[in-house]
Amino acid sequence: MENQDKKRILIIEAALKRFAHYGLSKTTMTEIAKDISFSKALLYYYFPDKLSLYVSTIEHLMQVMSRDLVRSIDKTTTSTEGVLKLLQKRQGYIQKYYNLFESNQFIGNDLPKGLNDKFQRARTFEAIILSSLFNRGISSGELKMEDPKLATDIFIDALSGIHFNILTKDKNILPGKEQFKQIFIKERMFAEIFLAGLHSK
Amino acid sequence: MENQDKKRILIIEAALKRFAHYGLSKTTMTEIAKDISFSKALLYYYFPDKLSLYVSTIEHLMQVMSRDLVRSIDKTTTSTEGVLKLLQKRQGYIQKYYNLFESNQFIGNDLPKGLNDKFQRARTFEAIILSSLFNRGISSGELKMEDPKLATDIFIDALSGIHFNILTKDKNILPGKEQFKQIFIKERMFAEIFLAGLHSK
DNA sequence: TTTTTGACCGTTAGAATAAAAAAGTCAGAA
DNA sequence: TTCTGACTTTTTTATTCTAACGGTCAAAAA
Repeated sequence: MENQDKKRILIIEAALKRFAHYGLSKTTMTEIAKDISFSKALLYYYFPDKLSLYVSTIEHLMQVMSRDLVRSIDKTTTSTEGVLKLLQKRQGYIQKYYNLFESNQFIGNDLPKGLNDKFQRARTFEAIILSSLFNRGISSGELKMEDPKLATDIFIDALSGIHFNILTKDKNILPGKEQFKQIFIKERMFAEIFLAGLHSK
Repeated sequence: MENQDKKRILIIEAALKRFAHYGLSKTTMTEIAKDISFSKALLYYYFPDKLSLYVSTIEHLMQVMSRDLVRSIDKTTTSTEGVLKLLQKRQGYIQKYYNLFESNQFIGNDLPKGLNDKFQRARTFEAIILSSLFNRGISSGELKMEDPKLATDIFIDALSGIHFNILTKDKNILPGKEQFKQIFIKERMFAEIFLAGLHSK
C-alpha cells in the first residue's frame, strides 16, 4: 500500500527528530507517537519494536547521507579534493545528528546485534568511499601506496582519534559548535599531511 | 632518613604491582600492606592517602620510563628512526602497565585533580619528545612543516585513535598480546606515511 | 623522638528491594 | 486492513541496607 509506506515514513521522521535530539534511551515510544498524534499501539503495528524503529531511522538517514556523499564526491576531480569533500560532509552530518550516534560513542557497551551491524555497515561504507578515492588517486598516478586497504583503515582510525580527543578534552558532555570547528581544522590538516605522504614523488 | 626512603620505595613497588594488575579501584590499601607485611596504618604514615600513593607510583614509573626513552632516542640518528623507536618503547610500556592507566581510558570520568594533572604531564612529555624529534628533522633538512606544534598534536591524536579502535573492536575487556602487536604494526605504518608527508621534497 | 600498630570511625560502593515508567500485547472497534 | 485503549510484562530508577574500604588516633615499640 502507498499509504502504509507514507505512515512508516512519517513515523521514521518523527523518530529521527526525537532520536537526533535525545538519543535512543531518552526518547520513548509514547513521545514519538504523541508528536504525530498516533497511538503508541500504531507504532507497534508498523514496527515490531523500538529497536527496529531506531534501526530503520538510522537506515533512512544513512541512505540520504550516502546519496548526498556520492553525489558530492562525483563532482570532484582529484582524490585529494574528494577526500576533503568527504571530511566536510561527514563532519556536517556527525554534528547535526550527534546524539543519534550516542550509543556508538562508548566502550564495552553491548549494543543489540542489529544495531551494531548497522554501525558496522556505516563504517564499511565510509571505508569503501575512501578506498575508492584512494584507488582513483592511484590509477590517475596521483597517489602511491603498498596496501590501500590498510591505508584506508589507518586514515579512518586517525580521524576518529582526532575526533575523540577533542571531544573528551573539554569535559562538556554536549559538544559545541566551536569544538566541531576545531575538529574539522585538525582533520583537514591531517588529511593534507597524510595524502602528501601517499603522493607519488 | 635513608631508611625512610627505602620503605617508601618498598611501598611504591608493592603498589605498582597491584595497580598495574588490578587498577586503582580494584586494589585496596590493606592488600598492598599485606603484600609487604606492613600494617595498613604504616602506609598512611608514609603517604597521606590512597591517591597520593597512586600518584607517587605513577610518578615513579614515569621517571623510569622517561629516562629509558630519552636514552634510547638519543642513540638514534634520523628523526624517522627516533619516532619509530619512540613508538616501540611507548608500546611496550603501555602493554605492560595497561591497567595502571585504566582510569585514563574512559570518558566523562572526573578523575581527582592531582591525577589528571599527572596524566596531562605525561602527554605533554610525550609531545615534547615528539616535537623535539620533529624539530631535529627540520633543522637537519629531513622534514618540513608549517606548524610543528599542531603536527605533533595530530600525530598523537592519530596514534590514540589507532590504539582505541583496535582495543574496542574486539569486545574483550582485557586486551591480549595479539592486539598490541596489531596496534604496533598499524602505528608504524601510520608513522611512515605521516613522516613521508612531512618530508621535504 | 621516631616508627609502628590494633582498634576504631565515617563514608561509600555494591546488593537487594520496592516503586515508577517504559516497552510491548491484544481483543475488539472503525 | 488499520487502528485504539486498556492491559501485562519488562526495564529503569529511586531507595534502603550492609559490608568493606579509606582514613584516624592513642598508645606501644624501637
